[in-house]
Amino acid sequence: MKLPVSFYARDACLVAQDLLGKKLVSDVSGVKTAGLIVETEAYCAFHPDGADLACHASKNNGHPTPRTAVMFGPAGYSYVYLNYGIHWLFNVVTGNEGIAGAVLIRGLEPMIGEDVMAERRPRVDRTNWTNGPAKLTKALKIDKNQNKKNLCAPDSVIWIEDAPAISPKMISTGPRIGLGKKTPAPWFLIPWRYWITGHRFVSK
DNA sequence: ACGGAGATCTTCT
DNA sequence: GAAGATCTCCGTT
Repeated sequence: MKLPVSFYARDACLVAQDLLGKKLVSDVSGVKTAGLIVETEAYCAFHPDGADLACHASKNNGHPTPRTAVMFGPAGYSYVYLNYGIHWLFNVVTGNEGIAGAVLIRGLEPMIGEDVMAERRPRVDRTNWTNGPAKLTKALKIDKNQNKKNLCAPDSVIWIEDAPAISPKMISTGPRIGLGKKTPAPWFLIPWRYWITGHRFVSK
């Protein structure tokens, strides 16, 4: 079953941990692909500890912009944005309305539609299909068209399936990846990256 | 195996 | 005008 809004309407860090082991499903253009979530990162503009300056929603003095507005709305929506001009990155909106936050999906283990993924990831071997935030969007065909979608809607073509929780013993945490040195401390050091320890499809 | 650079465009200064 | 939540290709070891 699709994860309900109540799953997403919590602190981004909790959602990020609980998403490990769940199944991200894409049914774009009638072709189904899916993978097990093995790596996530939390971004939260207004955390009790302060404004997370690495979160896009903290830009513009914490006020919504055309790009970030979706993060200020209800939880359970997708936030898909273009990175480095060429890569689409997929997030789910978390928290309660007005508490702008999101979780970036960084790694998947391919589960469904592997033949399709192989076509969408030419000249790439299976271990590199989905072990990175921009790799998995290519494999699942997630781009601008999937932005600002309600993942919980009955007719959504992108959603996350419930699955048994991962044992906390198997979850590792560490600083988020790729934040420029321009992002001030402590935000590039905070351990808001979560992954299944030792899993093969965690990004490099 | 590893390191460096190019790709390409939105957002913010 | 520059930087950015990255990936791939091509060079050299």
